[in-house]
Amino acid sequence: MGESDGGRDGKARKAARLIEVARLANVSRATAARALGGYGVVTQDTQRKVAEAAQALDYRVNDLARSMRSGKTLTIGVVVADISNSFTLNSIRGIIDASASAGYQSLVLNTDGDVQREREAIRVLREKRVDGLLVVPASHLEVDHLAGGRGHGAPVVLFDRFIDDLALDSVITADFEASRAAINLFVDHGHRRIGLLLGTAAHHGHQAGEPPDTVSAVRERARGAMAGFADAGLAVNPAWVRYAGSVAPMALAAARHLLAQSPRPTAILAGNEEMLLGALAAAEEIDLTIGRDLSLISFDDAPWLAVFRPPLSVVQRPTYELGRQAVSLLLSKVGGNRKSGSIVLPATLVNRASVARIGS
Amino acid sequence: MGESDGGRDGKARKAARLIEVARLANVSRATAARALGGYGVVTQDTQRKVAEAAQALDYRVNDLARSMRSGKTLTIGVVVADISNSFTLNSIRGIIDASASAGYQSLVLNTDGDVQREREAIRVLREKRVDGLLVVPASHLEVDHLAGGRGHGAPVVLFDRFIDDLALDSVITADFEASRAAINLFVDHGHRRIGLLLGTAAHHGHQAGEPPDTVSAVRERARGAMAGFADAGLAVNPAWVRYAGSVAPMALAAARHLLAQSPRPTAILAGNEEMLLGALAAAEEIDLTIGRDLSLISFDDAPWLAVFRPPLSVVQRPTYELGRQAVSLLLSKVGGNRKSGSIVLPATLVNRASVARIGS
DNA sequence: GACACCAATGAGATCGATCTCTTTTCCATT
DNA sequence: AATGGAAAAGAGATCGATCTCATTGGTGTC
Repeated sequence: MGESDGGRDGKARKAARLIEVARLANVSRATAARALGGYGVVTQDTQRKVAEAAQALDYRVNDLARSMRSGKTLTIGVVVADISNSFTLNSIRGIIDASASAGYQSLVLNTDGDVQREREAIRVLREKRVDGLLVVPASHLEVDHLAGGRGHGAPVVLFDRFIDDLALDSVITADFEASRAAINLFVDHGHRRIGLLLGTAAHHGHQAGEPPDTVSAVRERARGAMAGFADAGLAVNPAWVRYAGSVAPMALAAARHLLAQSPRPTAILAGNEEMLLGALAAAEEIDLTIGRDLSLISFDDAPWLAVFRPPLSVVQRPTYELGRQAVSLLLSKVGGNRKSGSIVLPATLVNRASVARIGS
Repeated sequence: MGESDGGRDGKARKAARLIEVARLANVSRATAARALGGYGVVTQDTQRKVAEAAQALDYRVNDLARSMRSGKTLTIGVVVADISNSFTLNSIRGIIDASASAGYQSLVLNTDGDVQREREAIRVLREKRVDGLLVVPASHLEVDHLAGGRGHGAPVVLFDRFIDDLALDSVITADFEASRAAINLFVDHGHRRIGLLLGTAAHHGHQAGEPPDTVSAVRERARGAMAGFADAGLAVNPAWVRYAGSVAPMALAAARHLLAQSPRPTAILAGNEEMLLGALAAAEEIDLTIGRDLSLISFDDAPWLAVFRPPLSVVQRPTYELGRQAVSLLLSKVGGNRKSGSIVLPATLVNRASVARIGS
């Protein structure tokens, strides 16, 4: 191993800068930059000399300096409540893939649904001068931090949420329609007592009425279900509508509560994977067989739902594609596109085998 | 469309800089920096004036400039094969949480197990001058890009992988022991025909022998299983050991292959969640009941495994904690700690109800 | 041979915050 | 009143790449 030069250890030496490359190639910084950056005009010979020098010194451009000069970081910030949620996760893959292929990096921050952490996350991202922000806001009331102040004009696109009265574009799915379709399916199979198990922010505990600061996605699902009930001329039984924080123990408690009603619902629409797991666990406790004693539909597909017995019916949302479209919208704004326009993608009801037909 | 900076719209104006705050407060840049940065000495009065000016202009520090000056970005790079994998995901949560509480941001890049993308990801992160790198390397042969060249001394810690002959510390789990324990459990329940379904890089397809560039985690699981076989005096049947790419179709194909053997294995150790799903689907196809006709143990727990019927036995790995420890090790290196030392956390065998006792 | 013109390169400013090294201010003491 | 000395604040350099605006050299034409 050569490892020449004073340093005993290659790593210990400081990283080579452009000026060192220039010196070694016997040209000016400007020329070296032209040769490496592939702009302007340079002789073939100069090109070669600079390339060799860069190679020899293992030169890598300092992106900080470049960003400082250019005013662009080629980075977007992504602020989500919970990356481990399967919906968010697939979306993030879409976001990362789409932004990567547009030459952007994605900086993903997790807030656990806490507005304070969200505020902090957005502040940090703005300080890092990201070119755009994709946010899943935890609240639709505390939104002051979403509209960047003077000069902090990095465009913001909301993800899986919309907020009225806020001039921010959203990328969402048609949850109202999907939820309504799910209820319709239950009704078509003869169900009249239908429960709703809706997931909200973890700090809410579980309760009957809609929590004060419920995000749009959940509100839409509730509204869609109500529309479904209305379609069938069914009255809403408040005892069969339960909101729970999206963590295992609360989901379980809420599901137990639902199934402890008498009469008990014969079908449950679960608002997310946690609610579904809660419902399954609660049903197991009192020996209800899914697809016979209790029918289930859940929001958001996951690989295991298909191998579960019986295979579980779900509302599939185009998670990955949603991420891609969000990036595409955001980058068009980064590029200066003024005209706004939210994006709504359809959700699909996939009926596997967890909805029983019951005697009418 | 003038968008004059006269300022009907705060966002259109350029972001305030320190010099503007200084001017408004009637002090020099240096003094303003001292007041905002909370170092050096300033009069109470000056402190107040500067704070007010900053407030009025909605000043936010430019982190790029700060990083350029300080040489630190307070950012670590995380390069993983697949964020959507449940193991990786929980680890990432641990990584993000631990680094956040140490004041660091995490830049997570996905490689899909492709060495070329991994190389690219590391290059980009180094250009962004991250202070440290946490990598789940896709290969243990192509590793030249892991040891940063001269001056690119951002320390690297390997995650869930170790590579011999490379002076890089690792944070891993004791997979050898866990795998051996799983086999022992099968044997204790009377099993003699035990299959192995090991997940590898997607491009491998599925095959009998160990693929040429198998990562350490998988190799350890295979070796541990072999040790388990040896403990019981069992010979290894190559037809019962199958390697498959970690995607649904390959996992299914490999599982079908295993179950098509005659005699067929009565128990299968699945190397990850994809392999488990493949095994479940293949078993379903030929009407084998889990926990009776076929016993199963899988690596890595997931919330649904407990509500599955029967509840599935697993090797639990301390994913979140693994992420935390990795960050802690990495940051100690970032802080200049020279002495190296890999970390190995134990994995726990959790026996639920998917291992049947069969006649001896 | 003189002039124009283009190709190739260099010098220096710029991005914004920080930090060192002065310089000024102010108070206390003799 | 003069001087020492600390406290407070300012001037200017620095981090590294890029870009504008010269400047150099060379070729072609009249």
